[in-house]
Amino acid sequence: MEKREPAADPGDASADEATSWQAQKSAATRNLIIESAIQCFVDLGYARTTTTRIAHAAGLSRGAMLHHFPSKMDVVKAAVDELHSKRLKAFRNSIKKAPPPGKGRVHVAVQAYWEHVRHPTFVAFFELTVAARTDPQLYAILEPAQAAFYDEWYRTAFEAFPEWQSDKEAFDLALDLSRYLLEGMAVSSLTHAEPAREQHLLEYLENQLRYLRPSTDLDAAAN
Amino acid sequence: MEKREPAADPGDASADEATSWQAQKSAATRNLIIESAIQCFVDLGYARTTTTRIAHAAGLSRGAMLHHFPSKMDVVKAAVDELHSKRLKAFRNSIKKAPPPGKGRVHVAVQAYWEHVRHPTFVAFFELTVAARTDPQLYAILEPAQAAFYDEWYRTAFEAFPEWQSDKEAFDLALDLSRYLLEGMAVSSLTHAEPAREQHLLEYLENQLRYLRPSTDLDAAAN
DNA sequence: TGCAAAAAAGTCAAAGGTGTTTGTAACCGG
DNA sequence: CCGGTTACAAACACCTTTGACTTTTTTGCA
Repeated sequence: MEKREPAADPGDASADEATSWQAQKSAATRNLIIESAIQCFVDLGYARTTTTRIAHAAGLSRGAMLHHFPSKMDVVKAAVDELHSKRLKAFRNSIKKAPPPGKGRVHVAVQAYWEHVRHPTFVAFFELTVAARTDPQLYAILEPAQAAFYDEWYRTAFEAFPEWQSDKEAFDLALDLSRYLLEGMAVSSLTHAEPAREQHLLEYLENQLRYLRPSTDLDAAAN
Repeated sequence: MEKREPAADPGDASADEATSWQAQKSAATRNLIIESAIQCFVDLGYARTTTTRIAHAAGLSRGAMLHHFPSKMDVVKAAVDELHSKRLKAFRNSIKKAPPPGKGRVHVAVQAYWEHVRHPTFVAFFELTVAARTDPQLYAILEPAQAAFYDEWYRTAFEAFPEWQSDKEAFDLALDLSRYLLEGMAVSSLTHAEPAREQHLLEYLENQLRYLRPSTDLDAAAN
C-alpha cells in the first residue's frame, strides 16, 4: 500500500503542524464516517442506517469504523453534534450576510429559514427527531442539541432584529409562526412537495411578519 | 377454555346474520391485530414494530397472526386502510357536529383539526409517512391513502364552509395555512410540547382565518 | 357423535445486524 | 532499527426478525 495523504478535513481543519500525520488522518477518517452516517440518515432514514452501511458508504470496513467509534451510538452521538454545529453555523451565516439594515430583511430571513429546512442537514435532524420519540437513548443524545439550537436561534434572531425588541410578545409570535409553519411545510414536502402552494404561503408569511413588526418611523412602507 | 364472544368489531361491523360465528370471530381477530399494529406504531415507531410485538400486543401467537395476514406488509396495508378510514370518519364527524351556522365556526374548525393532529391516529399516520420517505414499498401503500384523505378533506371543507366559495384563492390559502401550521405544531409537540406558545398560535390562526374569510353581509363582526 | 375446515399455536431455518476478538500493516519516538 | 501505538481488516459468536412449515385446538355441519 502506498501512503495516502490524509483526506481534506472539512470539519475542524486545525492545521496544527505539531499534530502528527496519524492524528490528522484519524481525524479525517472520523469526519468521513460522520458525514457518511449523516448521508445514510438522509438516504435511508434512521432505522435502516446500519453500521455496515455507514462503513460501506465511507469506503471502510466495519472493523475500521468500530475502531474509531466503539459502538453505533457513538457514531450517532458524533453525528448529532456535527449536525448541531452545522445548523448553527449555517443559521449564523445567513443572518450575518443577510442584513440590509431595514430593507427586505423579512424576505431574506424567511427565505433563509425556508432554505434551511429544505437542506439535507435538517432532513437528517428531522429523521433523528422522529426516531427519538420512541427511543429514549437517542432522545437523551438529541434533546440537548435540539434545545441548544432553538435557544441560540432565538437569541441570535432577537439580536439580529432589534426593531422587534420593543414588542417581545409580537416577536415570540412571529418567530413561532415562522418556525412551525415553515417546518410544517418542509416536513410535508418531504413526501409530497407542492411548490405553488408553498410559494403562496411564503408570501403570506412575509406579509404577516411585516404586519406584526412594530412600526418604526423609518420603515412605514419599506418592504 | 370458555368460548369467548367475538370482540366488538369497530372496523366494519357488517351485522350480516348469515355470517357464521366463525366469520365474525375471524373479523374480530383481524381488527384486533390491526389495532395492535397501530398501537405499536404509536408506542414504538414504525421501525421497531415487529410481527412478534404486534402478535404479543394482540394476545396471539405469531402463527395465528400470520394465518390472518400472511406477511408483515399485509398487516401494514390493512392498518393503513383502517387509519385512513378512521381519519376520514373523525374529520367528517367533527365537521358534521360542529356547524353553528355562521358563528364561531372558525374556532370550532381549528380546534377540531388541532385535536385531530394530536390524536394517536395522526401520530401513527405520521410515523408511517416518515418511514415511507425512504421505503418505496411502504410509500406505494401509503401514498394513495394520503392523497385520498387530503382530497376528501379539501372537498368536504369546501362544502362545509360555503361562505368561502366566493374566493377560492383565499380558501386555498386558509386551508394550507391551517394545515401546515397545525401539523407543524403537532409534529414539534411530539418531542417537545409548549402549550402556552401553541395556544397563542391557535388564537392567532383563528384571527387570521376570520380576516381571510370573505366578508358577507351577515357576519360583519361575528366571532 | 364424528369429520372436515378454519383458527390458533409452536417449531424451524435463513437473513441480517451488532459488537468482540484476532490479525496485519503502517507510523512514531527513542 | 526497534518496541509500542495506531489505523484498518476479517472472522467469529450472539441475537433478532421474518416467513414457511407442522401440529393442535376449536368450530360448523351432517
